[in-house]
Amino acid sequence: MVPDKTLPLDQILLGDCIETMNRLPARSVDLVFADPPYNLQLGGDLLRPNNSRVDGVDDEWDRFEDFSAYDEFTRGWLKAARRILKDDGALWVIGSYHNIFRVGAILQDLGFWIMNDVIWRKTNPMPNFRGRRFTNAHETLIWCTKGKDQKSYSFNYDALKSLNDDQQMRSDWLLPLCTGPERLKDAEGRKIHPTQKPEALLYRVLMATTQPGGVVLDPFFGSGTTGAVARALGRHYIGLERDPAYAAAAEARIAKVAPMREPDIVAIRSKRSEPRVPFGAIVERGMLRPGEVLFDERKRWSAKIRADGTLIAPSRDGGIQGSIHSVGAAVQGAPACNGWTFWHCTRDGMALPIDIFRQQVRAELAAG
Amino acid sequence: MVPDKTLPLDQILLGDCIETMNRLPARSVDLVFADPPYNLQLGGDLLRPNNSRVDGVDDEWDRFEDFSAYDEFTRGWLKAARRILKDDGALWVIGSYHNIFRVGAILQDLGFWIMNDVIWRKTNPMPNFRGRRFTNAHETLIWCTKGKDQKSYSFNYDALKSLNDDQQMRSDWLLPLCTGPERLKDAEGRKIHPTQKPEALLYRVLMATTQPGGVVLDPFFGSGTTGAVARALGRHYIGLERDPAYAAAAEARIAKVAPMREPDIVAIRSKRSEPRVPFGAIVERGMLRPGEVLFDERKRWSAKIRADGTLIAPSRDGGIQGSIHSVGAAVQGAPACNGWTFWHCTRDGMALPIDIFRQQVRAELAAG
DNA sequence: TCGGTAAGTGAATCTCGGG
DNA sequence: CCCCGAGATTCACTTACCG
Repeated sequence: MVPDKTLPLDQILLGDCIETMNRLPARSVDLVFADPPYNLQLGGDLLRPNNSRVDGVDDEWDRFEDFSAYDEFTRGWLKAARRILKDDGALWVIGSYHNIFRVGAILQDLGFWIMNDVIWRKTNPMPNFRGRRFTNAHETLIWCTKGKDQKSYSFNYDALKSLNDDQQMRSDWLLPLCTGPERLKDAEGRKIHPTQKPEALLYRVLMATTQPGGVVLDPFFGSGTTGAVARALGRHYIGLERDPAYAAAAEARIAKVAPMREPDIVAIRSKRSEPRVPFGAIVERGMLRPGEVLFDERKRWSAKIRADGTLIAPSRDGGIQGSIHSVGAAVQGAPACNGWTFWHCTRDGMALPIDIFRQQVRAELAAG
Repeated sequence: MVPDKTLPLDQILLGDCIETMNRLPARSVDLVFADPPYNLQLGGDLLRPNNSRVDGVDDEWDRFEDFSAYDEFTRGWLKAARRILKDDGALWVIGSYHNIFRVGAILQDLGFWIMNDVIWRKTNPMPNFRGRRFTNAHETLIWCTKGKDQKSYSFNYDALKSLNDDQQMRSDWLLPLCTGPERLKDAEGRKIHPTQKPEALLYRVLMATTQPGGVVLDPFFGSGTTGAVARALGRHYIGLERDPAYAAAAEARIAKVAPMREPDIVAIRSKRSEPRVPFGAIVERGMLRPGEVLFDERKRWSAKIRADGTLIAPSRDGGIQGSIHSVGAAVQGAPACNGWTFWHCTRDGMALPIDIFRQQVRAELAAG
């Protein structure tokens, strides 16, 4: 996929996102991923039971006069995004119940055609401290194309199926919040952006609905998660951001990202394997990385991990590809193999079966 | 909870739901649960408010016409529902991405205040046969009250927490589709209603946001799941249905439901609904004596009981006086404190929270 | 260095009745 | 209407600190 070379590829453009989009050529980008302000409308302070204060999102950029002001803002950026999208392009928006219904209705009014709504289920959401509602444990994403009759949009069905251990990817995704080392912090240890999204979320979005070399535009770039994952996956990004401090942090972050090698990224077909915890989830979460090499316990065979959660083992005729189970069987010349116990990785100089990661994920699933 | 006896309780009313609602008294029902027609794109099912049929056309102009007709229909039934709701009542709607964004936006425009959106995750969704989208594995429910300033809505927090293994109920609910013996079928074994909702879903909705004896109205009654669960749980239902065949099937279904016994229904009383016991009553009864000294659990602070049921804690400028709560907060320098659980006394050499005396008094009150 | 405990934190529309 | 004050309320995970 070859992008329009006149586009400001792999750059962050400072300024108002609508004005900036209006200066870009029409029908030029493959995907828009947008994480707009949610219009949370928070009241006063909220205290935890231990009397500590919740650091709510009270930034100026999330304050709107009323619903109609928010609608006008939404229609504005969606129209601009629609103009720059290729006809076979797609758009994702993420939001919460505060804003997502308005965004979804306006999308439809503008002619976008919803393909799926996708639920990001959080493994570790903030509880409801006063016990007056359900724990708000998810956010909603909308995936849409430019119109009902648009049939040629990108959807890497097989890659996502591979990522999900050879079962169709569902519309509900279980992923942790962005915390720990992935969370950008300043010199004093304070979070740089209040709503930084996890890379695993963008990983799945870009794997599903873009091709290598495609162009992804993010009109609310913030801490630059879209750019970081795009670079890692060999996609081009265009980041629009109003706040120079966010833009600077995002630029520094993206510069540190090592792009994966192309053969690790290309999605392939794979055969059936056991369901339950998908091996793709292990890769997505960064417990194992694309390009990392796995061995059997006695190091007789090896295979490399690819971004879609499949393995590739060297062989005379170009390489054996497939799930952890099918590749394990093929290298041994065996009829079957449990890849979870067969394949090992190296951690701290020790060989560990990859099943330990499945156990970790299972613990999370049980908890969630 | 005693309902308005002039209401047509535990009945199914045939006819247009908007007209029927408009004949019911204002501010009379506790909950509206609505499973409206999902959309136009599937064709056929949708009637305009004037009962004319919407033609299934698919060019752009007509698609917008469809959305606006759907919006008009939605505004119509939501306005009627709003009128009959008590001020402290609530409304639930269930939908999919075809319609839920429009419904949610209109809800907000009419002044409803969203408490949560809740995701019904299906354990056994229909797969996406053509492999062009994610498996559509969830539906969305919206729970809202009549307005932003409405604080006294029903939410049985403790009951839901119990249902969830003593953890706060989250906004994502994993429940199977309605299949097997629960699914209503005709003599030839064909399902009677295309979108019969599982009883487990309504069980959770009614457990969460209604009280025993309360009135639940369902404007799109269909196969009568709302009525069946309401009857089982000791709630009253009012079912509105246009189609006499659905109404007949629902009536027969509900007649077979055995109501649970009252003691099995009444949830554990929440702490908020327990009778208030002033600390002075503990002193009056001699359970704690004036002059006795109380400590916090780790014995960092102390305070002495006075005859009027206030405490006094030593401090540089003469002593902090006030209620058990205000003195507890003051000694810690905290904004608030629950004195009942903060302060302890010594009995048989053991530190006991003073809340045990309040529990004793409450037990006496309940017995007497 | 290691293990155990304590503290911190995340897109949050977060109390309620009486005077 | 507002103001006051009683008193109810948290899950999963990371980091810091201490012995």
